[in-house]
Amino acid sequence: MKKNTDSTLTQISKHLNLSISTVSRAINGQSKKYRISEKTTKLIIEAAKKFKYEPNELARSLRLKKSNTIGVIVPDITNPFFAVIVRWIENAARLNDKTIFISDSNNDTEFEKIAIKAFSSRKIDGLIVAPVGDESFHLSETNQLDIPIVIIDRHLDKLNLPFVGSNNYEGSKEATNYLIGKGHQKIAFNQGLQKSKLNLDRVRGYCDALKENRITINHNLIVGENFNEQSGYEAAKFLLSKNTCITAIFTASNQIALGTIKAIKEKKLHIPNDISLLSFDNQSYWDYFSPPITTVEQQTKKIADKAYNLLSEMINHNKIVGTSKIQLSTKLIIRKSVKDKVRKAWT
Amino acid sequence: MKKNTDSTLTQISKHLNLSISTVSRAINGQSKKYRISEKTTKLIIEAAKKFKYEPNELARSLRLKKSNTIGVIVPDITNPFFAVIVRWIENAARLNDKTIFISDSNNDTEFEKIAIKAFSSRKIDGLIVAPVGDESFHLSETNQLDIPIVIIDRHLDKLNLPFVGSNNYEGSKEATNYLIGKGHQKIAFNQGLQKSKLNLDRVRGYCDALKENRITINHNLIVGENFNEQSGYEAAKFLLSKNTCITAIFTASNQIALGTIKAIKEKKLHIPNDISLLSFDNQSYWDYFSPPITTVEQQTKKIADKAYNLLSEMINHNKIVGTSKIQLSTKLIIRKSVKDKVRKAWT
DNA sequence: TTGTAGGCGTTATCAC
DNA sequence: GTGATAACGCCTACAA
Repeated sequence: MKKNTDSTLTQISKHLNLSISTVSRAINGQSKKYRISEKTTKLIIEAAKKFKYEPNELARSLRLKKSNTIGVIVPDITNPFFAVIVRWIENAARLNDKTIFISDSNNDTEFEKIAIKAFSSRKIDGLIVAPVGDESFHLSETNQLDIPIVIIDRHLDKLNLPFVGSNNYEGSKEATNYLIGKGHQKIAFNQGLQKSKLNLDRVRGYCDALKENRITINHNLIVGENFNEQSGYEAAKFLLSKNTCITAIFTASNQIALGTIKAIKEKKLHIPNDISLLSFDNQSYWDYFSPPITTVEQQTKKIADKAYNLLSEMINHNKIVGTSKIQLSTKLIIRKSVKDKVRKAWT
Repeated sequence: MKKNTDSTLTQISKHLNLSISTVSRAINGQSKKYRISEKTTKLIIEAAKKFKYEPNELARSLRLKKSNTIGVIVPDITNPFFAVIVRWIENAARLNDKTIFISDSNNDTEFEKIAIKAFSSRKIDGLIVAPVGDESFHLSETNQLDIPIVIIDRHLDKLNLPFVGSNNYEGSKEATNYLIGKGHQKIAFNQGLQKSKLNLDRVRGYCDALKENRITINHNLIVGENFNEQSGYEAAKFLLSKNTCITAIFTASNQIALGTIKAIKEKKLHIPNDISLLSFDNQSYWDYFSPPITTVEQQTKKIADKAYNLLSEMINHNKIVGTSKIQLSTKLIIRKSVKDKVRKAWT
């Protein structure tokens, strides 16, 4: 193993008794431009094939100060919401002959920093980050230094970086209004990472919908610490043990919803007869639950495309493209997890 | 933007009127070894901080012929089975100060080739690949050239590369036996990519279990083309439209199971009363289905750890570590999607 | 205790 | 038409 048969330009040039430059030019398709004879060109191409020549991108990037590579960092690749966005970004990049490399920050700002450093020290051309969300200095710093960044999903207020995400406020408000329209008054909100603007927007949408319908906001009904299943489970469990009056739970993410369903099942309650459920993040599996779960869908493809295009412009034209904040609309996908007419609590 | 404030060793050395080597050595913590005075060292470290020096890993890797970087390629990052493995590999790598970069081949061998090239031309130290599975030459080629590879999940028979995965034959057999034990005789198998060894092993396990129980194998009950939801859906739909006698379906992956459930729902059939379901790949969401789905669990963490360790050894000791084929046992997770006692078909 | 010089594999510039 | 040379930023013998 490790025969280190890596062939290089030097190797080929020696073998053919040509200069490195000539070989390089022929291989890069610049034969016409430099008037390299057809014969020589052919010779070089054949030798390259024979030696299985593959340009060393490290050397290339070092010289060119450009790597044709884009980094994507997400907080949890295990969450299909992010996995799908990543997939769309990759699709966009392929059309462009860019390579994308993915990194998972494991919902940890420290790992996020490390990932950024790993990318930036390898001189990727640009970065798309779905930040963990509780800190942001390292992001603006990276951006100022040299590499362009686009933020997705979780907007960071203090940051003046281009952003693409959903209109969480409106999405949350619409969902809450839908619940209210179905007769629900005692609606709990199982939230995500409290400090994050994304979460605050969703909470605000929920609260405003209540207010506008003259329903008193009960802060004991706003629970949860993070966007994951565990937090969703614990918060829901707490909620169900304390509040025998709620008729619906609105959850701030698919993972939180899974945890919430677990807690509901443990309490031997039935959706939607005993309690209604509505969640952010649409997922194909929601269709197959019994009952299918009503959700707020985000436009993942559009988020990915816009983010990629924004980044491309920044890279190509070396300009800031404004510090655009793009907020895409969400869509309520109505299934069967919300009870039609509510009269009294399940007590 | 793009101030290109990248600081380099040269920059720092000029600023301090020192040679590049000295600066390099101090920054790399070799002050003692080279007897650099404390004063100088301090000066250098401070300057590095002030200039926010970050080594250019491209240059470093080029020079060192080592990048402390490992590439992971999976066919579908959207499938939580792979996402979870990736997550475990990352965890293992972090303990080792290795950076891992992920790439998604989109279930397409061409993209897999491109991803491999992207990694190999950037001189990553090693590669963990969950191959698409219908071709393999490019893999052995890459390995022979220079970079060590470990294959996970889908074993490629012709290939003499180290492999870590599950014992699909036994897992499949155990599951089928469980179904038979519950009284099922007409069991359909909704399979994955037909050519892949992984799939063949699962089919073989299913068939052998039937044989050993003197149940005739009906090849019309073996359907499906691929590991994704779409294929699972179509195959199940076809199955249910033709065969009114089957009492159970065994699916070869979580995605296939989702598609199968969709088809079952469309037919207005009920699990497990009308038809039983059992699937490969355990997922947390299976718990929350109604009824919860019985599955064959693979040891994802163990697969990830073993693969990572194997690769590490290959990288460090530059040896082949045998062409080990590690097959880990699976575990049947019994939930409620298999009917307890079957007497007759649902017709 | 520090400096010099060569080279990792490319590409761009200038020369012939 | 082709070649020599410098440079990208870093590390490491070998000098001093």
